[in-house]
Amino acid sequence: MTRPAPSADLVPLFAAFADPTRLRLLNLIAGREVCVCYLVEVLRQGQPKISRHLAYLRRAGIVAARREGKWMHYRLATPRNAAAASILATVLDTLRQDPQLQADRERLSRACCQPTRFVALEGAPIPTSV
Amino acid sequence: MTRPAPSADLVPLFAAFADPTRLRLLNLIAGREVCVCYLVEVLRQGQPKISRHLAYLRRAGIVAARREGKWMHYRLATPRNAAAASILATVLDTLRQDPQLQADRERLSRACCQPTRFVALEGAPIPTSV
DNA sequence: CACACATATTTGTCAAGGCGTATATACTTA
DNA sequence: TAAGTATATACGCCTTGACAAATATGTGTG
Repeated sequence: MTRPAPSADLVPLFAAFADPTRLRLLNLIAGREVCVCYLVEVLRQGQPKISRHLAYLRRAGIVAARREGKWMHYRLATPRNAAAASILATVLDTLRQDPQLQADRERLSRACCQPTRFVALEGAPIPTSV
Repeated sequence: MTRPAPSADLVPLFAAFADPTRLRLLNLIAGREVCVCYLVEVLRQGQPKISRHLAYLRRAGIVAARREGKWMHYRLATPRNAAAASILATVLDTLRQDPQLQADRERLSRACCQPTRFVALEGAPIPTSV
């Protein structure tokens, strides 16, 4: 019954960060609640791949999901471990500086404001700030 | 010839962090140059295992090695990518707060100041601040 | 040169996790 | 209830990396 060290909780967190698709997803989800269909469109990746990585992030306690009819909305979750939460914040801040990830976010903004430009997204719910 | 995004460099960094033994090693190496034999003694793990993880950290550009006679000394290296360097600093700072990792460092200090208490370490070079 | 010591690497085995394809589930609408 | 849409999961395949045990490499010493 030894209590795990705080740093032990960091290992799965770092594993969650160790994939480019997951970093892109975190970057897009940061600060707003986003529907899966937008993530698929913006990253131009197959839907099962996106879902799989979102499930990974959910298991890692970094994101949470909410169902609304047919749509699933993902948002950031605060890790229970304070050290993990702090590192997550640092990482998100770093991602914010990356030009290519900024481009991802702009693409998401365009998808929200002009959804008809993405044929597959007509009628999809608009991401909302959180 | 597209230049990789800064965040792309973060993936191998996070992979390097995603292992408890490597986090313990980084914690011990942080701030001083340490001989492998001390790391083996302090972590009470097999020597090939320690060497393998040190090689992993070296490939990731997080640590550097220097040979001195029979002994190999490891020290921190500064990642080329500025974002990676910044995250590394944050992580090391977080490790510093963990009680169990503090215990590791104390064990290393004891090994250095009273080397005869670790039979296997008689004559080994003392870790030095860097 | 032969031997001992410190460290690194190889070998074989296993589990985790990446991918695309196919299929299942959950919900809405006709 | 049947069909359609959005998302999730299962499957098969492949790569990476963790481990222990054995072995190789590099260095000092007799």
